[in-house]
Amino acid sequence: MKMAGRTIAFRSPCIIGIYRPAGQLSQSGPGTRTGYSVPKPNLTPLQQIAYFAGLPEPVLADLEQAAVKRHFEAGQVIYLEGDPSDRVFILEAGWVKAARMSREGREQALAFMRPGEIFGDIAVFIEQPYPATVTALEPVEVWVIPAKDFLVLINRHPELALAVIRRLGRRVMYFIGLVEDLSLRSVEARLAHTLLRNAELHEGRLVVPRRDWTTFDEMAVRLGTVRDVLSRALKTLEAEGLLRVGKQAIVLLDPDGLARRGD
Amino acid sequence: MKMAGRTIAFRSPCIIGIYRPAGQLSQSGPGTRTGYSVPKPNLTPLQQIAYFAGLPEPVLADLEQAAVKRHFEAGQVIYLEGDPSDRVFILEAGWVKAARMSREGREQALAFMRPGEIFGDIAVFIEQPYPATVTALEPVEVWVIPAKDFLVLINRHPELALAVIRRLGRRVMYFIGLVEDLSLRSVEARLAHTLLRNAELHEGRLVVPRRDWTTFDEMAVRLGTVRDVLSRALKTLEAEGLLRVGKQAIVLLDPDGLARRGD
DNA sequence: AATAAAGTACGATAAAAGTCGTATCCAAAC
DNA sequence: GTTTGGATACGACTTTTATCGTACTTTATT
Repeated sequence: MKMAGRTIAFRSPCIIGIYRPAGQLSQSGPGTRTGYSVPKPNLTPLQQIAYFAGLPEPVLADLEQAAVKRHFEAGQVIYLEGDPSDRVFILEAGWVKAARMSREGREQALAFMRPGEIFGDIAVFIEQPYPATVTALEPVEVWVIPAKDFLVLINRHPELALAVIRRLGRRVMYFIGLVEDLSLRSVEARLAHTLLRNAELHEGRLVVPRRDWTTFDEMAVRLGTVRDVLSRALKTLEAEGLLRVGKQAIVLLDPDGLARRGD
Repeated sequence: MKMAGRTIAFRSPCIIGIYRPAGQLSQSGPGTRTGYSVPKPNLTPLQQIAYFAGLPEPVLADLEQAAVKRHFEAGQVIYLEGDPSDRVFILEAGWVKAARMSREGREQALAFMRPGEIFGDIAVFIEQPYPATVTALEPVEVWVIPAKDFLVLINRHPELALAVIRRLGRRVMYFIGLVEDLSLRSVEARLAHTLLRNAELHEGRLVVPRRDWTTFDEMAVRLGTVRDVLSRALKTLEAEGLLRVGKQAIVLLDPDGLARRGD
C-alpha cells in the first residue's frame, strides 16, 4: 500500500446507501426498498421519517417546534470535522455524505445518508466536535435542531431516548461491518459484498442504481480504496459475467456468484 | 495482501485498552490513568463503575437487584457472535476481548474492555444476535442482567438512558477512529498512533504496559494485521530509537517522533 | 461543430502487507 | 537439568493495493 494523496472527491459518491434507516428493513441481503421519500398523506413531515415513526404526537410537536429548515446546494459542506457540535440535523430531502479525511487529502466515507436520517447527533451527545465532515451530494433540505433543545427533549421523552438508542445501536452495527470489511476482506470481496447489500429488485433484475454523483471515485471512497483499484475490481467481476456496469445502474447478473466472491 | 487463514488467537491480547470508559478521562493523548479497579470505600459495587457514576441511588438499586454475578476463566467464551442477545453484561474484574472472525479464521478485534464497561447491550437494543464474540482474557467477574429487565430500567430512568446514549456515542467515535486507522493509515502509523493513545505515565516515562495476554499476536489482531507485520513495524520503530519493547511494557522513548509516524 | 471538463481505461511500476519455513529464546513442567 | 510449548525473529517470497502517465469517452459548454 502506497499512501500519499488520494484525490479529494468533493462532489458525488456512489452506489451506496449506507445505514439501514431506523425503522423497517432491518433484514439484510437484497430486497425491495420501501420508499422513504414517498410522502404519505395526512402525516406531518416528521411522522414520515422512519426515525421518528411511532413516536407519540407531543414528542413530534416538541421536535417540530425546535426545528428550523435549511437548504444546501450540491457540494456544499454542512459542517466540517472539528466544528463545535451545537446542532443536530434531520435530513428531509437529498443525500449527504459523512467522511473523514487525512492531512494528505485522502478520504474515507463513514456514511452516505438519505432522507429520514439524523446526523450530528453523536457529537452532541458526547459533547465533542463533529467527528466527520458532512457534504451535500445533491440539493438538500434539512431540519436543524439546536443541541441543547434536543438534549432537553430526550430527557423529557423516554420514547425518544429509546429511539435514539436504537439508532445509535444500529450505527455501531454498521461500523462493525465496515471495520470487518476493511480489515478482513479484499477490495474485490467488499465490492461484491457491498453491491449485494445495496441491491434493489427492478423488473425482476437485481440492480444497484447509480445517481449522478455515483462516480467511481465516490464508490472507491466508500470502499476505502481508490478509483483505479475499484475500476479494476469491477472489470474483473464484469469479465466473469457476474455483473454489468451501466450508466444508470450496476446490474447484478449472478448474485450467488457475487456472494461467493463477497466472502 | 494475501488473505487466507490468519491464526486464531484465543488467549490474550494486547497493549490495548480500547474504549475510554464512560465517565472521566475523555481527553485523548497520553496521560495517567485513574484506577478503575481501585475500590473506593463506602460505595456499592455499581457506584464504583464509571459507567454508572453519578446515577441516582434508586437507579443503582434497581440495577443491582436485576443483576446476577458470574465468573469466567481466562480463555472462556462469554458469548459467541450470532448468539441470541438476551443478556447485558457489566464487567467487574478482568479484561475481555470482543472480536469478529471470518470463516477462514481470521480475526479482527473490535474492543478490549476492562472493568467498568458494559457489553452485549447494543445487540439487545436493536434486538439482533450478538455481533461479535466476547472472550475472557483473564479470570473475569461479570454482572449479568436479563435483556428485558435492562430495557425496562432504561425506560424508567431517563438518566440511565442518557448514560447509555453517551456510552454508545463514545463507541461510535471509537469505531470511527478504527475505521480511519484501517483505511487511511499504514500498519506502522497506526501502531505508533495506538501506542500513544494507550500510554501511561510511570516514573516520568511514557509507557504502554503489557499484560501476560498482551502477545504480539493479540496486538496484531487489535491493529488489524498479523504478527509478522507487527513485529517488523515494532522493530523498525525500535531501530530508530522511538521506543523499546520490554517484557512488561513498551517504553515510548520519543513521543514526538512517534506522533510524527502516527500520521 | 469545436472545445472543455469530468469521468473512465489501462499498462507499467512501486510499495505495503501478508505468507511461509526455519531458527531462536524463554519460562513452565517434569 | 531436560524437555516442551509458546512466543518471537528473520529472510525469501507472493499477492494485493496504490501510484502514475497517458489516452479515450461522454457530456456539457460555447
